[in-house]
Amino acid sequence: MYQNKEATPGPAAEICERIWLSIAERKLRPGTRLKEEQLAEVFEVSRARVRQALAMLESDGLVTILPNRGAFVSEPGVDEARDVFHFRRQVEARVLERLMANIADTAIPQLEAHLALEREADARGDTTATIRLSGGFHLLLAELSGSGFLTSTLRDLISRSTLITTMYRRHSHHNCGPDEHAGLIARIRARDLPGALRLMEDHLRHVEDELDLTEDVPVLRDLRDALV
Amino acid sequence: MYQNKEATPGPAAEICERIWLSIAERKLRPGTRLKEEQLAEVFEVSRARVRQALAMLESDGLVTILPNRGAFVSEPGVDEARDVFHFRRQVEARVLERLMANIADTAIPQLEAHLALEREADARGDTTATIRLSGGFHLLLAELSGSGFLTSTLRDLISRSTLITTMYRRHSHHNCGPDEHAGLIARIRARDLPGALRLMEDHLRHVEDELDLTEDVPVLRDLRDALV
DNA sequence: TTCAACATGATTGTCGACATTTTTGTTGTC
DNA sequence: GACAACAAAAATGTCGACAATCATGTTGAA
Repeated sequence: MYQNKEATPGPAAEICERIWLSIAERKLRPGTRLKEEQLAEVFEVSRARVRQALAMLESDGLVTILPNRGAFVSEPGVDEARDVFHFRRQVEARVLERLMANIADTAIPQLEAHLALEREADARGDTTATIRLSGGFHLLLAELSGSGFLTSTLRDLISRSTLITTMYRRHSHHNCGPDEHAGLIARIRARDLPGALRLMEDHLRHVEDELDLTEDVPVLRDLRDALV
Repeated sequence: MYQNKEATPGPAAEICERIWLSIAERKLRPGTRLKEEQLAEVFEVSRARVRQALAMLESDGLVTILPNRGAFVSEPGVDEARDVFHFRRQVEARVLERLMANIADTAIPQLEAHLALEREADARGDTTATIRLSGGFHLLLAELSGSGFLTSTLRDLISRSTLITTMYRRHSHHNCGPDEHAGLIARIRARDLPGALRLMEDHLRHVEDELDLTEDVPVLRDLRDALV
């Protein structure tokens, strides 16, 4: 998912992308078993490549691999959910600080171009593109900050956020729409770091507040482990 | 490295461990090329397993893989170094909060047992064991906090910290000795969260302050990219 | 009827061989 | 002598087949 410039140029990233989108669109529910051969057949690739993709998804926290058992869509608990959002706020704040401190001339036009894509996808009701572009906006901010570490860290957190939102959302996904992103761009253009930080904080808290993090959803795999 | 209970039970983790230790001991310097066949020969394993290990190390940020070019020991810049320490402080703080909020009866004895191992390794001058156990203490705290997410995140950050320390340290490694860990255990036993947080903060800042983060070290790979 | 041991099927894990790409060394020409 | 094109070598990337492991269904005896 969200492959950046240098890393994962391979075609395995495409498998990741499609699996991730299926998760984001709730076509693949948490706990679902992902059989390698089956995926290889669906995507018309070798099993080795599926394996490779699953390993990537595991490091992103999207799937859980049990040795000799198989891969499953992860089922993060509420504690993990809170931790993820907690650190996402921290990372995104750091991103804004770095971005403001050393902003490139091309940053604003790039952000606006991305925003235009978001609005277009939103207008034509393309939820798949909307989901991807929505996360992509935050990731673009990280890339523009110039820190590869922040970028890869945030990519991980965004993936996890999407899965968590899928599991615990109360109403509609909402998924941070273009309007709030437009506000962020305005603050960045105005070199208003405190304002941007506040907006980002509100933005992310808003997403978290839409979730029902009062109790864990039943975890299938734990049943198994419980009766050992 | 630092393999926790469930994840990476495979023998590939052993390759990671040995490569990581070689990096930590400065036997493998940043920028060093890691040829797959060569590693396979040294460790007497198949090349596929080496490949697997290198992929893990890449996700930990310890090696950088350039497609069709090979794997190299990573060379984090000063900005990345600061980001890593910044988030390590955040994560370790969160770990302490979770640990204090929901502490198990066996936590203190486990920590003390680990501390004993650290002191023993330190006493007999076993730097290899000292390095591993030193990071292991922090990782044990994360495991005791009960959060798999914090644990995996911190493992990543500790690996990166070690590499960064290797690159930018001014004097001796220091590498957070057992004494400071003993202080942390005392605060935890006393249920003194603010005190523990302060100690951890000082502890980590102390490590960072020992580094010379004023300028990037010359990056070999950039020379190549520069003359494109 | 129940439980345990076993046999079968399905699925994951591993390895070696081959294809592709990059790098290095050479040759030939200007 | 320098440079470009080409050829050879080395390294990485990919794939298919086999081995090991786990889940399931069956059979047998208590």
